[in-house]
Amino acid sequence: MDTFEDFVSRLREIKQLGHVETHRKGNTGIGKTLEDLLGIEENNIPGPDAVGAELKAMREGSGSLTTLFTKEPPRSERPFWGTKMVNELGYVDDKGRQALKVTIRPNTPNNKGFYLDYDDTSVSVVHEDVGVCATYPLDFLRERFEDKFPQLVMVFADTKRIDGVEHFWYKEAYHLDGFDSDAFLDLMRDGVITLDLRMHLKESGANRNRGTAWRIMDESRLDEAFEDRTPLLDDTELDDIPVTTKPHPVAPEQDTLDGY
DNA sequence: GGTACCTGGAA
DNA sequence: TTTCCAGGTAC
Repeated sequence: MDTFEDFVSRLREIKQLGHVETHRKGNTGIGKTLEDLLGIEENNIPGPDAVGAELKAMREGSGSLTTLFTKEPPRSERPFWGTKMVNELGYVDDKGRQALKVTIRPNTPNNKGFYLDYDDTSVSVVHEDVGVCATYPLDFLRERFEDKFPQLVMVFADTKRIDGVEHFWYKEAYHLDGFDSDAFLDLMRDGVITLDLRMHLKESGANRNRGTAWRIMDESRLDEAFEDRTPLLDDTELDDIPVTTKPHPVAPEQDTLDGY
């Protein structure tokens, strides 16, 4: 898969597969399965996934936020962060763990007292009782955006369960190009892009942090941060694939996709 | 073994 | 809309 055209060709082949059994149970199966079908090795590289584009897979109709990337604040800018913050500002979750999993928006405190406070050069995570917990320089975030999102491909899948196992039909895809980091920062200030804390303490007392995540509430607003949006799978002939596909074997390996 | 990333959700 | 949450890996 050396070119973007190859990449789009693969997406079309994957669409023609119809519903594919998930390669991993749970929320993240949709992304893991798509990456497997595309032949992308799982990674935690903070950069574009394939042919210079960041790839996002989403379930159709999910009203949840879309994670753009995770990033901890600079170590030097964390007066009240990590284990201390979870212990003192968190709660006990249903599994009996001390946890702090919250979405934080500008100006208005959430039910745990957190809000974001922007100024000209930075954005701070503020708690109404303890004050500034951490600060991100805006240039620091801008660099993350620019590194990760030279281009973005969003893939939407229909999802259904067959005998209790989730299956995905990757049927829509859009290519966003021409990233504008200033527009991105405007989306942040407007509260369209928010920040999630996703921490809890393990039995050892260590902080299990899935990553402090910058997320967008309505991914269609991403158009404001990219010059161009192009549908990649708008071939209407493909829409004739019945939703109730006959069972097909476990998703083919990458190198067998060429035969489709 | 802990930290910081990746991949994504539901009620 | 807000509150709260998931399975993974590199180093």
